Amino acid sequence: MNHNNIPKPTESELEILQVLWQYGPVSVRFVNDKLNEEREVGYTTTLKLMQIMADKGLAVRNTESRTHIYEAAVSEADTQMRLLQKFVDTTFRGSAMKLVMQALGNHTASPEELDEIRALIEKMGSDNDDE
Amino acid sequence: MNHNNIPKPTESELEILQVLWQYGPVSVRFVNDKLNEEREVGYTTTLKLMQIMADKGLAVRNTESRTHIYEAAVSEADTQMRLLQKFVDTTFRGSAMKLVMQALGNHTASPEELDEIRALIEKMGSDNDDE
DNA sequence: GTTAAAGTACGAAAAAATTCGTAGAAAAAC
DNA sequence: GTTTTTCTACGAATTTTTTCGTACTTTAAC
Repeated sequence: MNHNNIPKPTESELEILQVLWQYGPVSVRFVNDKLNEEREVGYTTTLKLMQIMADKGLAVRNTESRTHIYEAAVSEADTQMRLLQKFVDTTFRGSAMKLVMQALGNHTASPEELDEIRALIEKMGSDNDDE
Repeated sequence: MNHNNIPKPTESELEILQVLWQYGPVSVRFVNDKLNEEREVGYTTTLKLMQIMADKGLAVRNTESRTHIYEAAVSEADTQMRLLQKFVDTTFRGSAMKLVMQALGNHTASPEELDEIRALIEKMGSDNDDE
C-alpha cells in the first residue's frame, strides 16, 4: 500500500528506525538482534512491525532475495524535526527556548559543543531578517 | 489508591497536566472547556482521565464539595525533565546537543532569548579560548 | 532425499490508551 | 415541589499499539 502522507512513527517503530538509520539496509534478523541487546523481543514481533512500517511508508524493502532487506524511507533529520515539533508543543507548551535551556542545563557539554552552539547563535543573531 | 512510583503521563494526561499547571486547582468542567478550545472532547472522557490521573498519583483532588477540584501532583519542571530525558534517548539517541542544535536552528529566537542562552553557555564554564 | 533451520505471511490475541453511555445523586432553576 | 441542569461513578466499547502463534516456503545441513 502506498500512503501519501507518512504518519509519525510509534515508539516501537522509532526504535527500529534508529537501527535502520544507524546501520543502513539490513534484514529483520539483524534489527531483531539489535533490539534484543536492549530488551527481549520476539522475532515475529519485529518482523510484523517492520512489515507494518513498510506498509505505512516508513520503510522500504527489497524482496528480491528470500531474506528481505529493509531500509528507512524517512530521513532521520526530518523525523527528528517532526517529533521535536510535537514534543515542544505538548511538553514545553511550544517554548523551544525553555526546552533548550532545560536540555543545556541538564547536560554536561564539552567546550567544543558549547563552541558549536555559540557559533550557531552568532549566525542566528546576524541574519535574522529572513523566515 | 496510592502508588509510590508515579508513572509517566500519557499524551492525553499530559494535555490535562498542562491545564492544571497553568491554572492551578480547577474543576473537571474547567479542564474540559480548555481542552475543547483545541479539539472536541466529551466531558465524561475528561472526567475519566482525571480520575485515572488521581488514581495514578499524577493529580490530587479535593472532594469536599460536590464539584471535585483537581490539582497537579507532579511538578512541571520535573515532568518536563523526565520526558525530555526519554525523548532525547529515543529520538536523538541520547545526544542532547543534537537536540539543542535542532531546536535552536528550527526556532526563530529573539535577541533576548539568544542572550539568555549565551549567558547560560558562559555560566557553563566556557571562558577558554582554545582551538 | 530427508531433516532441520530460517524466512515470510497473516490473523488474532493481548495490552495500553481513549472515548463514551448510562445511572444516580446533588444542586439550581423555575 | 417539580423539573432541569450539573456533577460523579463506573463499566464497557473502541481504537491504537504491541506481541505472538501457526502455517507454509525456501534454503542449508546431513
